Amino acid sequence: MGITERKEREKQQRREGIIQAAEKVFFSKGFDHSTMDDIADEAELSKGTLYLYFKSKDVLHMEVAKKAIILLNTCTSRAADKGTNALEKLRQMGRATIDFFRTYPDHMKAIIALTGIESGRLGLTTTDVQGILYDVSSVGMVLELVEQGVKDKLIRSDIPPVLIAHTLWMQLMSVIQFVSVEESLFDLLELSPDKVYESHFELVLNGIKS
Amino acid sequence: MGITERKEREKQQRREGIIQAAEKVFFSKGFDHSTMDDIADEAELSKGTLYLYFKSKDVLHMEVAKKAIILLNTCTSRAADKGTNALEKLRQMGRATIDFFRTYPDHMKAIIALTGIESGRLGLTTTDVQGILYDVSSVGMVLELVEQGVKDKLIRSDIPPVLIAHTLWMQLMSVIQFVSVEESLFDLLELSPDKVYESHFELVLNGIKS
DNA sequence: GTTAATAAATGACCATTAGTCATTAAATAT
DNA sequence: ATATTTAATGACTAATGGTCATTTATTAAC
Repeated sequence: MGITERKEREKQQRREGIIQAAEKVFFSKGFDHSTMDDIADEAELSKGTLYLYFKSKDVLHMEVAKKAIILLNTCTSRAADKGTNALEKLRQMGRATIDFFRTYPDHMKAIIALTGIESGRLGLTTTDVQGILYDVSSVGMVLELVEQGVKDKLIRSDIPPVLIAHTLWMQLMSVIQFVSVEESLFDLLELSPDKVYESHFELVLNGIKS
Repeated sequence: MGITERKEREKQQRREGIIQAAEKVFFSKGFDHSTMDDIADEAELSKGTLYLYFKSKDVLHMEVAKKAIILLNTCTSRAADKGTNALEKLRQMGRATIDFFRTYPDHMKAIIALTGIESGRLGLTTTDVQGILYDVSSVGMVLELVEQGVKDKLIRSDIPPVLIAHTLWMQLMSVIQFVSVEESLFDLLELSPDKVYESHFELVLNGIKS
C-alpha cells in the first residue's frame, strides 16, 4: 500500500519539524526558559500535537542533543581522515570538536548537557544515554583509534583502551566546559581559548604516549 | 547593644537552618523535584520566610553547593599534607576528592552542577561561580602546588601553571562524572571505579611531569 | 505596665507552564 | 454518500515558584 508509506513519511517529517522547532527555541531561549507553547508556535502546531510525537519536554531535549551528536560525529570522522596515524587522527578529531564548538556552541552545550551529570536530571536512564553515546557518538571511533594506536606502539599499552578512549572524550568535554564557563577569566590572565586548547592537547596526548 | 548582636546571630542561625533543610530535601529528592514547600516543611517555616532569607530557589541551590565546596576543600587540604612533594600532594588531593565523592556523592554532584555548564542554567553569573571557585574551592590550592612543582622541576614549565591547575581540576571533575554516569558500564567491561581512577591519575600526572 | 513602633513570619493568592483529554477535523475505506 | 479510523486541537488541570497584605512577636518609649 503506497498510502501507508506516504503517511509514515509524513509522520517522520512532522516529527523532524518538531525537533527543528524545539532546537530553534531551545537554542535561542535556553532549555529552561523555553515553553512547550513556544515550540508549538514555532512548529505551527498545537501543543497537544507535540505530545502525540514526544512523551515530554525532556525527551524532546534528548532528541535535539542526539541530532547534535550525529552532526558532531560527521565532523570528527571527516577530520580523522586527515591524520596519518592513530595519534594524529585523534588530535585531528579533537581539533574538529573544538571547531564544532566554535561553529555550533549551542549544539555542543546540548551534547554536554546530555552526556554530563544532568542526564539524571532529565527523565532518562543512563542506558538511554549510553545507547546514544556508543551508537552515534565519536566515542566508538576514538576507541578504535586508541586500539590501533596501541597496536602500532604509539600509545601506552598498560591501560585498557576503553579507559583511554573515555578519558580522552571526557577530558575534551571538560576543556570545552572550562572555556565556556570561564570565558571572562581569559583577559585577566592573558590567556586565549586557543592557548587553552593547545595546552590541553599537549598535556593529554603526552599522557597517553607510549 | 547586645540585642542587635543576638538578633544578627539568630538570623544567621535561621539562614543556616534553611540551607540545611534545603540540603536534606535536594539530596533526597533531587533539585528539580524538590519544591519550596518541601523545604519550608523541612525547615518548619512558611514558604514566605524562605524568600525573606534567599532570593530564589536557584540561590538556595548555590548556597548548598558552596557549603559542599567548603567541605571538600577541608578534606583536600588535609590530604595534601600527607604528600612529600608537590606532585605527591596533588595526587593526594585527587584521591581525597575521590574519597569525598564516595562519602558524599550528593555533595559532589552539587559541586559539579555549580561549576559545570549548567551554572548558566541557574540564575548566576560566571562571576558568582568564579568567586566561589577561587575563594573557597580547591582550585586555588592546586594552583599553588603546581607553581611549587614547576619551581622544583617536577612539573613541566612550558605551560602556564594556571592552565595546568584548571586542567587538573576539570579533568578530575570529568572522571567523577564519568564514573557516576557510566556506572552500569563497569560490569560489562570488567572495570571498576578504582581502576578508572588509577588510570586517570596515571595518565594525567604523566602528562604534566617535566 | 501600657502603648507605639519596628521587625519577623505567615499563608492565601497569582502567574506560569508541563501535561491531559474530550471534542473536532481530515483522511481513508466501504 | 456514509462509516471508520487517524490526526490535530485547545480548553482545562495540577503543580509550583514567587509575592504581598495581614498577622504575630519583639523592642522601644512614656
